Amino acid sequence: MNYFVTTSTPYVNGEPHIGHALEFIMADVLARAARQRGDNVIFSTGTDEHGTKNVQTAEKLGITTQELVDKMSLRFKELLKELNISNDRFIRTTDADHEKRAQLIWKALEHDIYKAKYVGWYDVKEEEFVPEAKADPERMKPTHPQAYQKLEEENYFFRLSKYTAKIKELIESGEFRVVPDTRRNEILSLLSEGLEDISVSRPKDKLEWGIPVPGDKTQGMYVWFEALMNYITVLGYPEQDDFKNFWPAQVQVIGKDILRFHAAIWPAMLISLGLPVEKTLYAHGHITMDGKKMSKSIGNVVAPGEILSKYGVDPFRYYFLRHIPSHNDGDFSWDAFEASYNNELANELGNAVQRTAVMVQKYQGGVIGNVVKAEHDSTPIVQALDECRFDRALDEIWDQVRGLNQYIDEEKPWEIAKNKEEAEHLRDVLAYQAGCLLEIADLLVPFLPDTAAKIKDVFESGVIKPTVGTLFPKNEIVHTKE
RNA sequence: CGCGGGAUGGAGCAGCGGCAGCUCGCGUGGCUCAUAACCACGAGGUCCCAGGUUCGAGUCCUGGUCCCGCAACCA
Repeated sequence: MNYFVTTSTPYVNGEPHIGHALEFIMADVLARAARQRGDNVIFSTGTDEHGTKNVQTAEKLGITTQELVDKMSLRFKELLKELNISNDRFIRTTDADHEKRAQLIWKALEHDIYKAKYVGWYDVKEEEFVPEAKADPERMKPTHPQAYQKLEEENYFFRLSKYTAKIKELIESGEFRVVPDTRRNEILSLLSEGLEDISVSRPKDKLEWGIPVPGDKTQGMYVWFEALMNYITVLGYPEQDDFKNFWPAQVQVIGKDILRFHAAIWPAMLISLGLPVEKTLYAHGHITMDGKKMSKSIGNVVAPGEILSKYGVDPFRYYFLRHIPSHNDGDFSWDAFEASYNNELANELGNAVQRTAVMVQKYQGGVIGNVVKAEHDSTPIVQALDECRFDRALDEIWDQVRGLNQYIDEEKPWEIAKNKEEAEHLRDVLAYQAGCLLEIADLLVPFLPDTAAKIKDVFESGVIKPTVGTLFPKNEIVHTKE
């Protein structure tokens, strides 16, 4: 089976933060799980790089816009590497190929695009239109010192209104799955109200850093509209085999804040193109920091690198996958992070590996013998993953870790070892322990790839590898808050 | 009445009609293979408030109260 999974493309006007990391990791689990069961996978991510904001930021920094987006795009690429993300593609919306194909898509959408006047409040200082909904009523009064101007400009519009009913139908029939249910309800209620056509271009003088509208030198494509297209330009829409074989995407992973773009505008574009809509849209929640919303202005944004440099990649992946509720917002705090590291990774899993390995070495000279892989029922995990419940999936795996520790306590191999006549029984018990750990390692492959590989390395050959050090050492933790 | 989410033991969550459950933390005991790790047991809850439906309601309905998100950097 062909399996295409994407993340959203972060806008490069800011440094990567743990929210981006969360999204990358979740999509990575889906991709790795699909590969593990033998699917052909394309996992795509990238960066969204056009728009006036980048031009302004670059000006402030005294560099060219190109330099800015190159630099920031690289930062995201580095983060992907640090997080051990297994993406097959990395698309930049400034890639020549994307720009070329975006224009092809525009042309294919032209039957639903028309030119009209856009009238709205214009913020002179910020040089942008302010949507009615977020406009400050005070500033609508002409007497206000920073009053908006009522401006109008010519734009191209996309006939979104035409497709709301169809999208609603696709969601309701389950053909287009929106996960979790709260997000599905949210978008359904939005669709019931009906959506208005949206402006999808800007006059060239206000959007010098963008993709030109084909056949109209005075207009550039609105960034959002064009960025969405990355999901198919990356596959080589319209003529390449990857596109033919891998679209529709199996899962598109996004943040809840951009739900309407991906659950309404993007499907409308696809339908207009005569293409199927993605099978599943999964919207994760946002991360709060000690219960507060992360924001640059409050200054409580945690850089992924802070955590990664102290604990390494798997503890990072573990915390965000298990302790940020997959269907909700979640909180990050150093206390909670350290508790999860110490109790769950070091004490429960790491120690189970350690005590098993040590006993085999002590009592049997390192020889495990006939390792039979344990076979627990994995359907709850498969099901959890299908619903994008990464937290639940790890709960299930940890039930097995706990079960193993219980088993060891009940069997008391150290007691059995005292009686030479029971050597065979001891061998069976220890082999079973090793088997459980190998099964756990298998289950962990999509979540904690390095850890899974290390555990396999210890037990797989039937002889304990003495070279393997402690998993999740506690004494190396540098506990520094802030 | 803009839209949406939420209120359950000290903390974080699950349960969504039938004896209040999980993880952490706390207390007691056990064990000694192990990373001062592991295992067992226990204490701790008027399930936000007020009505209603029902033989029976955290769970459904109505009306409140209080938090949070979306609309400003931002997944």
